[in-house]
Amino acid sequence: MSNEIDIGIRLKNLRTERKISQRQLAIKSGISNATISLVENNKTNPSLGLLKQILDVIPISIGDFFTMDVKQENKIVHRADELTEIGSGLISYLQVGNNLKNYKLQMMLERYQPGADTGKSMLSHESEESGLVLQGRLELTVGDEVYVLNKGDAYLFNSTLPHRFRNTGREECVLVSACTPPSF
Amino acid sequence: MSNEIDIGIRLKNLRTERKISQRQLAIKSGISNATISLVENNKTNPSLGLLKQILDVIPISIGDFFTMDVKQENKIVHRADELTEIGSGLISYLQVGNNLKNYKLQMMLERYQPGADTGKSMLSHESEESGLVLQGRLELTVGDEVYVLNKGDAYLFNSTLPHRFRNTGREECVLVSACTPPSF
DNA sequence: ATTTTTTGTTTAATATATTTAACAATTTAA
DNA sequence: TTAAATTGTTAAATATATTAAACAAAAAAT
Repeated sequence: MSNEIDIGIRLKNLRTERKISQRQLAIKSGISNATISLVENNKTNPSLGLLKQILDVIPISIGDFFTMDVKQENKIVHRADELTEIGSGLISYLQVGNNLKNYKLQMMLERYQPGADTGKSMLSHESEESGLVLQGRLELTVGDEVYVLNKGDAYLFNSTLPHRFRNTGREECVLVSACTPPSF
Repeated sequence: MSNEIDIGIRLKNLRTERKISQRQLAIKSGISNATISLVENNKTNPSLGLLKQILDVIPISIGDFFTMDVKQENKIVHRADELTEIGSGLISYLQVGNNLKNYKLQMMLERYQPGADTGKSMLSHESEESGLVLQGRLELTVGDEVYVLNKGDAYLFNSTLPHRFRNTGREECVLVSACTPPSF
């Protein structure tokens, strides 16, 4: 279903800039409007031929489509259901905003299912990060120190230190985190 | 089936440059070797997610993949079954070589089924072209002149003149043609 | 106000991509 | 020279993308 390519936003931007509706684009490209809706919402994994058919009426090449800059994020308030999922598996990272290229701050709502683990050899990135636990139990390892955080507890450290998160509890662990600059 | 994107060659070049087999690439990317074979031969219309999975192990971005230059054609002898089909419908154009960007000469084996027609309003392109009929009957229109060519007959004209080819006979018409510079 | 269009989304039906498994051809091992 | 492994391709089975049709919400028209 949802792959990691933000093709939906790219297409939607191109289309709305041109002020045409999904249906108009559908007719011109010979593709159903349903498909265009699915593509724009990243609810399908379109084939290249399909994408090319659409982009041909914009017109823009596939290469340019993927190398072009995504329109600067200018939304200020992001509703609960508009956060961007960038996690997978047992870990959910709901990020505030889609495209953080021009931001220095990355804010996320993180959910760790019981047993979830960010991995043994945490690679260190050039950032600072902080978080505050809202629910459940979180085990944080930084360097050789191991901490256990419960509801209300918070952390703050320099991400160049090797680190790792684990949910060692039995219920889902929820926290809000921040990172600067964005790490991924 | 066959779309107009030459993604097969691009992928095959990348893979063979790295000296890995289809199966090795398949395992690394988590995709079946059959699919990689189909993609390389343009016998499928892959989804973006699939393509990304493959390119991630190269690694190369989708944007770069489509904007990169296709490796210069360096093959000298092209076997009969290696010619590139660039025609469709009732007309088959088997071109010598895949990527002619750096060549001035385009050589083709053309086959016109009975009734085949290149179209009424032939657009003129800045080339010279010549051909020699091997089999069947070919009607050639250049400007207002109409010619009928049979086996052994040949033509040569400047493509800026509006022109058109038709097979007015009952059997397949086969010819070898040349064009400089390549017209498409 | 109340139709009538137009908008974007969703579900079941259909078309097609992708996989699994087999194949023949070539290379490597012994 | 034969056996074993590796190559790329293909056909049938399966998974998934795409479409057609219906839907509700918003905008335009009367």
